[in-house]
Amino acid sequence: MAQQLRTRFAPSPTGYMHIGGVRTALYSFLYAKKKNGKFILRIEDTDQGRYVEGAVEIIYRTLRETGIMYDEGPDVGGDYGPYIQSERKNEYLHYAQKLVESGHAYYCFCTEERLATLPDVNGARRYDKHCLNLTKEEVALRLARGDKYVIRQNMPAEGSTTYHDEVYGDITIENSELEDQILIKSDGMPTYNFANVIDDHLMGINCVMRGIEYLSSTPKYNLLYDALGWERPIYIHMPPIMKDAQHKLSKRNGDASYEDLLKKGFLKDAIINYIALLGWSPKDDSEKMSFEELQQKFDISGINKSPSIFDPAKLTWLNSLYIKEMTPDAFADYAKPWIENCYLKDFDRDLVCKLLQPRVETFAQIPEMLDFLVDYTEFDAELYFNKKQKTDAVQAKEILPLVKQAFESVTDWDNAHLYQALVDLATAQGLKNGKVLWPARIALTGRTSTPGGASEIAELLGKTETLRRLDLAMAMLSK
RNA sequence: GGCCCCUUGGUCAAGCGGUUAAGACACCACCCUUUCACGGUGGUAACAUGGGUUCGAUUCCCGUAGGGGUCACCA
Repeated sequence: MAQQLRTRFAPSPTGYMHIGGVRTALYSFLYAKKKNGKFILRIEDTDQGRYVEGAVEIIYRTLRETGIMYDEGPDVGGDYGPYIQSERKNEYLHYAQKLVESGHAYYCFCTEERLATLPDVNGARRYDKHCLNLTKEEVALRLARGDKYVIRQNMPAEGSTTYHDEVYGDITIENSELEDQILIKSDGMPTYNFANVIDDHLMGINCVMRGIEYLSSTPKYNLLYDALGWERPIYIHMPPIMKDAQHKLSKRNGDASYEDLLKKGFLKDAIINYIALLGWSPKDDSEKMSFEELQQKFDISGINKSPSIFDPAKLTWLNSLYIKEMTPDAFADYAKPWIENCYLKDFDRDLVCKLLQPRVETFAQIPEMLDFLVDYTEFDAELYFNKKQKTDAVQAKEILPLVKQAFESVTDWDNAHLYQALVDLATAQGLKNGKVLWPARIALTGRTSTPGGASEIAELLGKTETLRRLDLAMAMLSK
């Protein structure tokens, strides 16, 4: 009977959700669900100096709203709590002392000043095991005296450590490369390196998924597992998400956080779908996948080894797909803040949304798509030129008065009637539809690209404004 | 710099010794069309490099180059 798979996501509360973090959480969640296991959330806040107000809530909220729901965690409980590292402080020292007793760790009283005198090899200083030589009595004496101390891991001087990573294969590191890292800091708190191992074991985590930056420090953790007589977990390291070939996605530029993507008008489902695809691919080549499909199709064998560059264009494409399948109400609701910015008091919101929904790729495009509604000023007559419709300013000047007449005689001011009026005009004149429709739309908007055709725009503008703009447009042409 | 990892089109990404080297995004062309968008069809475009191993290497091994990571009382 195989034991139940338990994965975890262990972010430190930084105040925002990094996209890479969301992906790590997503994969950990998906893998656990796939194997009928549990997904645990643990907050890693051992660095007291980095406390950020409200940061923990951001983590809870993001995970909840994306559907990456954890079975155990600080705000949902579980049998292995507490799930906040700073609340587990008492656990760590005990295990560190155990390691000291077995010779796998030792007390170190070295001052910052002494550490600074250690040889600097290309910017890196390596601890020299100086305090390893202290006698038991000396240590006891200094401890009793209240000297500041840290506890360091005693790395083997020789040999090598190998482990298997599910993505990268066997990784071997020479023990001589491993530094005697600090386990317990002088403030009594454990370092991440130590807390992480203790917590994972105590919480029954048997599968660790995390970023590749931990690939080469994992042997240190394994040595800890071994020294404590604990079973090592399965490791799954993941490649980074890059901004470009040489830079990781960073919190600067607002291109790394989940919240920023939301602000840029991307839907959560599109974001999740997209990042699932960054570094992983399903066997069947699916691109657009619902959260349920993701759970069905996820498999660690599909995880890629090489870094992937975040491509806003592809996210945008996926986003447009998700927007198209929203209900009109949901769309209107979601688009509201962006439409609000356009001061559209006078225009029919439902109609605006109807025109927008099939064309919008990200909500942030809305203000620009609608600016013709409030910004109608002098525009270049060149806009009337269209190669395919064979239209230009001269031709527009002739047809526009007729367009106005046609509009004036329309009884019901809606798209169907307006369109019919324009088509009838074209027919009467023996012209192709485009010859009427193109100049009409240009005259009404002063834009070559609009969220709708001439009659749709006219319907939206209303009769008064439509006729007013037509007059203005004709006046511009007469100049 | 030491150590670890990575390297298929502009991007994501299949491939796991023999393929006309998939697919998606982007781009271009055409069709559809009331502009735009959608949709449809087609197209441009890739195995970093040098050696091996092999009847045969994108695929396995070694080197080189390029890139990333790591070497904290940060996580």
